[in-house]
Amino acid sequence: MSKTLMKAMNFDQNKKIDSAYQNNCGDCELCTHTVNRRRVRVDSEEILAIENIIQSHTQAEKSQIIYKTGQPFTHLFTVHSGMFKSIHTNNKGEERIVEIFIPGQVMGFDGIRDGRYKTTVKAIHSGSYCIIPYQQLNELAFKHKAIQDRLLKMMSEKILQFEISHSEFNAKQKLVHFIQGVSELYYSRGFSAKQFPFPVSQRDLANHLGLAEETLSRTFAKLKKDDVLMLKDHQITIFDLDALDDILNT
Amino acid sequence: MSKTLMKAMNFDQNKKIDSAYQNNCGDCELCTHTVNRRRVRVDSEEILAIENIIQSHTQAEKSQIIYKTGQPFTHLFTVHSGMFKSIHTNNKGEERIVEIFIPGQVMGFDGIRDGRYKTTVKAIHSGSYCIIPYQQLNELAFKHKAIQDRLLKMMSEKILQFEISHSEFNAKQKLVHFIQGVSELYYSRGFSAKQFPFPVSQRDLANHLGLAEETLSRTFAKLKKDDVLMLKDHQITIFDLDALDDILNT
DNA sequence: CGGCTGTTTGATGAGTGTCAACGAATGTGG
DNA sequence: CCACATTCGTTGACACTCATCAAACAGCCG
Repeated sequence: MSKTLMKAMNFDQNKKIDSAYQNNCGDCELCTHTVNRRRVRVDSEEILAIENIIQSHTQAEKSQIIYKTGQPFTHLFTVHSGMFKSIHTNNKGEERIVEIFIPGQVMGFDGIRDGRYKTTVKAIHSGSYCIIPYQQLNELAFKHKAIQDRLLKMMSEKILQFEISHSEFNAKQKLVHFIQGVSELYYSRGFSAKQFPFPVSQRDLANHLGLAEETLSRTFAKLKKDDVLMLKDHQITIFDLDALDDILNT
Repeated sequence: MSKTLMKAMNFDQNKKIDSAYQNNCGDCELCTHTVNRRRVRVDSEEILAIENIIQSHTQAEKSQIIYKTGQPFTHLFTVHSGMFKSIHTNNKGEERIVEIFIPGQVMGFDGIRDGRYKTTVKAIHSGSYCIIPYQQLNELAFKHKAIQDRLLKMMSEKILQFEISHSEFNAKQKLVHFIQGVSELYYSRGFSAKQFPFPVSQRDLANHLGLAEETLSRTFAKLKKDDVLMLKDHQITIFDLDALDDILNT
């Protein structure tokens, strides 16, 4: 691992990468919901049954593929540490990064519909993830209402996110909206909303946001010049959280 | 109802509006899935239990609101005839048409996550819809695995649709992609893929696609000039289905 | 040190939003 | 059923954002 990335991950003498920006078991989307912008555990004994079927903390190297488009859908995955990306390939062969995942998030929902993954998921940098056999989860959901509800609510949440992100945005707003979303996610899990690791390359981010690499670079430059936020050494620093809202409401 | 709209709805001496482009009970997304581009009934006795909790065929006048942002989430709805639109209002107060629904589709999934609808749904023109009490459906899903699976698969399908629609498109491709989607939906339900009612105003469609009204108008004009498709009297006619793919793959 | 890969900067043009005006279609009230 | 008002769609001129192309620069790796 490079020095800058270590720094990005908040690596120092006291904190190891995996203990800093990681997700504790029981704190992922499966077992928590958002109350007042914070993730809190769902108050249900049954839901802990999930822990028994999860295979925890599998390591992934940079660019390692977790699952591929077309493969039989067998598992859901949660991010334990690091960041992952899901990629959709259209019939022109162009790749589009559909989602970028941080610790605690669940990956693989698009495979449920017909039993095949419809995207490819890769590790952005080295990280770790948990493996959830879907069939077992599905059976648990049929035994425990709380789990069934959690599953349905997670998917409903994802649908809502997509609905909202369809809004009209210019380049600056697209970027700010994305950063704000990640900031909220980190905050909801007890990390700083103003500073967090960001190992995503600008190429990937530009692709995800539907912008040219050059436009994204220029947009970052403007936001830094205006003292709104900064990307340095694979770490985002937000100087002015309120300014983010202002930009989105212009 | 206006004369042109009657025509659009295929209204003549022999066919009533409601019998032409309507959805038969048991043929909506809840009870069918897609096999070879066609909707077929899910082979399961239990799933018919849904019919017992559905309240069928409620009339809706043009612009009638089915549910509103912020209201407690109590029901899902399926379109029986006509078209409906879901609207999301951002914090600038701007309205964005998130989805446009045709007969057989289910509305209201975004309310599951926290018990409140997050969008507003309105009838585009007069139509009819069915009402499904969510709590009862939820309990049925807990009793019958087939129903639980159907629910999860429907939501997975919707997630996939959003993921894919995030692709990079120019104005022409946005329009063609949308029309192709509607065409597929009609086809999958046994109607013509080449000609179907289209009561959506260009203002609404432009809003939905994230285009200016003028750009949409010019795009329709180009597609007509190139003998690809035509919008007339609230009816879409596709001259060349293959051309749609060509446009999307350019 | 040299070769990648990722990022930045500048110049240019295509696509699309905006403004303005008009025409067509639809709805309303007398 | 007609006259008017209103909404909806079309067309042209123009401005602006952003993609594209080209090239240089910076960081990282062997």
